[in-house]
Amino acid sequence: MGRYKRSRQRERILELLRSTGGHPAADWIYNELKEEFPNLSLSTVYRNLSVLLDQGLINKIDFGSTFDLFDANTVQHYHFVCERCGVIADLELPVDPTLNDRVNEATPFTARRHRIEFFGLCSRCKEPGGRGDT
Amino acid sequence: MGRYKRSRQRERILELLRSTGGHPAADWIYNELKEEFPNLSLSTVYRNLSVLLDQGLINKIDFGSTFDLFDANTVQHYHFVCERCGVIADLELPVDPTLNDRVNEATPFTARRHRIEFFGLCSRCKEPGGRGDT
DNA sequence: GTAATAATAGGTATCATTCTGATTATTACA
DNA sequence: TGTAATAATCAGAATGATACCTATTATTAC
Repeated sequence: MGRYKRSRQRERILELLRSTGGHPAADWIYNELKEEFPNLSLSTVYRNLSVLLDQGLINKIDFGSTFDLFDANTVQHYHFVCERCGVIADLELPVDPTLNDRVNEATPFTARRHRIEFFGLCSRCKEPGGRGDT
Repeated sequence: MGRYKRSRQRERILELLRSTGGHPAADWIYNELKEEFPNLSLSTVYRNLSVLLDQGLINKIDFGSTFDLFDANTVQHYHFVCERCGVIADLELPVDPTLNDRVNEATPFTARRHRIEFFGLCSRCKEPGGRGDT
């Protein structure tokens, strides 16, 4: 963890991530802040996201697509991915700490944390009359 | 699933994936087969990997890094990722089907499948006394 | 054996991300 | 507070994985 000087750009990126419940991509953040910082560079967004990651203030969702998504919810949680519309949602499901133990008992590995992604249909996509079959 | 003609290149890619227990990247496959097919193109490797995916003969590991890894183990299984050396291992751990049910009971989503990645230290990386504490 | 057509090689394009180099902003401390 | 040290910025170029394109080659159906 390096020593970082403050920057207004980084503070706003973090605020923005905290205020949206979602999981935006770097590009979205860039476009949102473009008005506020007319000279903002996409590099700046990427660099600050990696600083925030290093500081443990945000998390990165690096699965499923060719680009990364970012998340200011640092409480451990699982994700749900809708296979039809692609939306990614945080789950309220309590995190199961015994899963790591099961790995540690059954394998030569030492698991300290885990991540679960569920795939299926979100409530909108499975609605009757929607595109989902019943 | 489209109708595909056979090709020696694709057959060898599948054989290669089956014979290595690991999770190679497209680039590694390309280099392995370069001797056998001196004119092999990386495009051919990528195209055939996506055909094999479409046929359900292989799986793709699309988390953690900027490039995809491929896997001929099509039986559902979980993965372990060593945080020190980056190795990815298939786990023997039985897949838990009740996890999907828990999501379906507790959330508005319908989960049909899930994926778990465990992170920690592999047996080799935890050997020396300097084991990372929880 | 031949026509139809999918697969190939190899080159180029694309997209997300990282790096570069000159300039600006923030911090430490005299 | 003024100044030196250095991190952060911007703009654009570089990078690396993957997708696309076109002419040529291989496989299949008849």
